[in-house]
Amino acid sequence: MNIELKHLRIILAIHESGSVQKATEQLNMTQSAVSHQLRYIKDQLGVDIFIPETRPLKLSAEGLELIDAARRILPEVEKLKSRFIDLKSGQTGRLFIAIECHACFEWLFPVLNLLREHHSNVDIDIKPGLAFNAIEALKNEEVDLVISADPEKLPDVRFHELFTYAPTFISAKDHPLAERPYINASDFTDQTVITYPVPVERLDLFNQLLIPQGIEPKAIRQIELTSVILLLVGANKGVSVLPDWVLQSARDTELLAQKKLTKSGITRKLYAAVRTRDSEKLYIETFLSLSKDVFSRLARPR
Amino acid sequence: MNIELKHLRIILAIHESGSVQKATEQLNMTQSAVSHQLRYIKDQLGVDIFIPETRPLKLSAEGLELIDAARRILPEVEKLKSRFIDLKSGQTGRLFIAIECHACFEWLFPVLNLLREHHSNVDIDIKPGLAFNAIEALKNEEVDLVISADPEKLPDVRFHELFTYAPTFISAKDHPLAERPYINASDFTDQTVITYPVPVERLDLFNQLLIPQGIEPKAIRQIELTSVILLLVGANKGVSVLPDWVLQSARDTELLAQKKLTKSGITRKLYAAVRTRDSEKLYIETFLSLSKDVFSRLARPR
DNA sequence: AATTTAGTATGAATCTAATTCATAATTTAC
DNA sequence: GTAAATTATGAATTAGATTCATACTAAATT
Repeated sequence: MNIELKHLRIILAIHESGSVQKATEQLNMTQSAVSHQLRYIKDQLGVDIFIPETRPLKLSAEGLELIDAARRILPEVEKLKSRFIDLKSGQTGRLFIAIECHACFEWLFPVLNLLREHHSNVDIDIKPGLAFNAIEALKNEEVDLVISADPEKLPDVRFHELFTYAPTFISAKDHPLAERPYINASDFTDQTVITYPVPVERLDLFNQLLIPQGIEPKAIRQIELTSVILLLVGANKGVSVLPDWVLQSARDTELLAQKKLTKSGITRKLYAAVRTRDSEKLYIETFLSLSKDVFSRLARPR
Repeated sequence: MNIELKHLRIILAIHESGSVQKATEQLNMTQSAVSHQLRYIKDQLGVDIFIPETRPLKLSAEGLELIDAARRILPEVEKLKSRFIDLKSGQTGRLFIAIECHACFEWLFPVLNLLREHHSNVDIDIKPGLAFNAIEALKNEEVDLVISADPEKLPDVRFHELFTYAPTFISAKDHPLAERPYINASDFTDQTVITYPVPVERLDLFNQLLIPQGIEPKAIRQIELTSVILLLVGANKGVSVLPDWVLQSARDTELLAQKKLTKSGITRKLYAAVRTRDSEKLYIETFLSLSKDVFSRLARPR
């Protein structure tokens, strides 16, 4: 026994319009096609759906049961369809985010809060713990967006540029290096460096400067919270490198000296990586523009 | 956007079996056919249901929504299908009965009570008020069974013989006619006849005897309840004609004389008329055998 | 009651969609 | 890196749905 939605739609249309003739219009079928389908349905179900030899056709008791079922089932399917229309256009959906950049929590939280206001139907979350294989997780659909500073040329992933920043050296104002116009890699050899608790190769200081030059600092101390890092640096427990906008937006930076890295300064760009087929989704676009907004406000020193 | 149950079944099978390959068996399709259908589904919905370039295929977030929907919708359809299997076989259904024979309430009630015990899933009821166009109502599916004494040769209706009975004359024991060995039509000319409140042409006495011979009784008095008819006849307020089994099963017949009609006696048969396509339904067959049982018990004098 | 009209059924031809077959392309596992 | 497993694809085939023309039937009309 095979029964398809098409058949339920036909029976329902006939019932609601009152006759096959009238139903043909709303079904966009010819009378003949409907009639052939009716026979098929009858053969499949094994019972008469309509009382034979009545004109216009009248539903049998069994036919009424089909109508009941159709009225339960078809709206579910319509709901599903409109759900997919929404999903496709980005009216609704899922936005799970992986961040390779630890400091990014600073601007990501306000962005996500704003995003939730714009798109209450989108399931928004930050997925921790897969930062160092983030692009793989993006491909696997474990996450839907990755904040990354290392764009790659990938067929299915698009990297949207968010903004440029400068990893910036900080020390206490009375620290010896605070006198320098800029800081070189070699300056770190006898320093304790305070970093976020992530693998060093994911830190700008290391992957942009120290690792290429084969230099290791005297010690590394890992601290979770940005404000605590600032505190410790201010208290001369070590030096650190943080994005310039973190420093511009942070309180309590009076005790700190800020220096560029290398003579020319190091600048990096942050990207939001999304799967190409998600690129045009509404909430992705909203995310991108909100990110730029929030960043530009953060980066403006108060 | 077109989505059919077939598609939901495919997606669900793949998800539950874990791969297209395995799903092919349970779907009875080749791998190629499934693959082509997957592409169709994807094109219709406009989003990837599976994460591309994973093997075995893994559902995307959108795919999971499809699964949810499938798990809501498909069981409904299965329910509908088994409902129709039941309807076809007569495990369940509707049995609306029209009776052309007023006295039949006497045996019909016990039959229906027994039938309800056997078939609790069948909607059983007596439909009054359309007795004189009952076969038409049967064709229109207003009712599903007609108790009738007048079988016709119809293509779509089958008359099942239930039992034979004799319309029998009754009077008070001290009534003049009580002395006769049998009663003729002409005997009614000066009698008050007590009948059920139905058109006379539907009463055995009239359609079998008086009308053919062009005879009218002195008066007709219509009474609803069989026991009241017996009472009035016993009190010599008139005479009546009732089926023999009514008299055999009734109490308080000591005051009554029973006589056959005409020298040879009149016998009639009762039939259950059902639509031919309903004939083999289980509850119809049960109805027929229960009717015969109940009748034979009623007809045996206590 | 006969005739017209509106509605439904049917068969053959046509068109569309689904499936198969053969094979390519990818991915995963070893 | 190779073999094995899995999915994708194109062309040919097959099955299914639709159309057209027309027959049939019930209901309305006269």
